[in-house]
Amino acid sequence: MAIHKKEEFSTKEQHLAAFAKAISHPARIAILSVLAKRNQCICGEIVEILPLAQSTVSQHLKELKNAGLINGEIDGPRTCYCINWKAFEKFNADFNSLFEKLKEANAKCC
Amino acid sequence: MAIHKKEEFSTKEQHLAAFAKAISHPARIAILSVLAKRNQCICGEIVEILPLAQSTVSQHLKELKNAGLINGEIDGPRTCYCINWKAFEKFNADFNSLFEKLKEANAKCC
DNA sequence: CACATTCATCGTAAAAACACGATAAACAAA
DNA sequence: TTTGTTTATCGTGTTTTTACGATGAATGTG
Repeated sequence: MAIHKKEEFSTKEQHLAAFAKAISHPARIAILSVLAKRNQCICGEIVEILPLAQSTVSQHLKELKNAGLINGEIDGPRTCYCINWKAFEKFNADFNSLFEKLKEANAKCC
Repeated sequence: MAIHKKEEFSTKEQHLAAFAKAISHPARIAILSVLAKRNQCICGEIVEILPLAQSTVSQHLKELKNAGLINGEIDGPRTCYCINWKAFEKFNADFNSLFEKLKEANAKCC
């Protein structure tokens, strides 16, 4: 890649891409799915469900947290995670504002 | 990575992740945005808009096409692209079915 | 036919993502 | 205090992504 040019795009495009990147791996989808069902969950429980090593799961959790999709709270030796629904709402809104606008007008294609 | 374990997740998780991966780069978001506004567009017009080389844009277009998000039709020496709206609807549906379900119940977090 | 235009593909290089084991840090319990 | 539990981080190796220039293929145009 040499020089990555992500900065040369609009912030809205960058934000949308960053959110999409965060959910662009089945493991992270699975993590979010578990959190959505259980409301909150400690790391260890997720490790038991996923077919991945503890360090790998922890890495995925970190990426989700950095992207703002989940919150983590230290609880003694454990860490409790949950979904940040506001981030999801923002993604949905941005996503629709970019692509849903002209959906009806664009029934026909080239 | 050695062995990638994406196959060990459910097909629904894999499909969602694949769609997200396709839109996980600002350049591809920008391409989709242009296509949404113009309905259809040839490769050369996109190259003029984006701050990327022609070969790079072509590569991004290929990824979007492989993921099923756009259609391409050869028109003489040109290639005309447009958005596959059905794919977007499917993504929206899958996305909501996974994460929107328990949104109300999960107002409080850990 | 010769030449230009348009786009895809190839080869390459640098960067990032992915996955793991090992280790470290923080806390609870004996 | 010593030990065990839980999680994050570090170091490493492999794979994938990103980006470009150069080349090739296909179609027009003079």
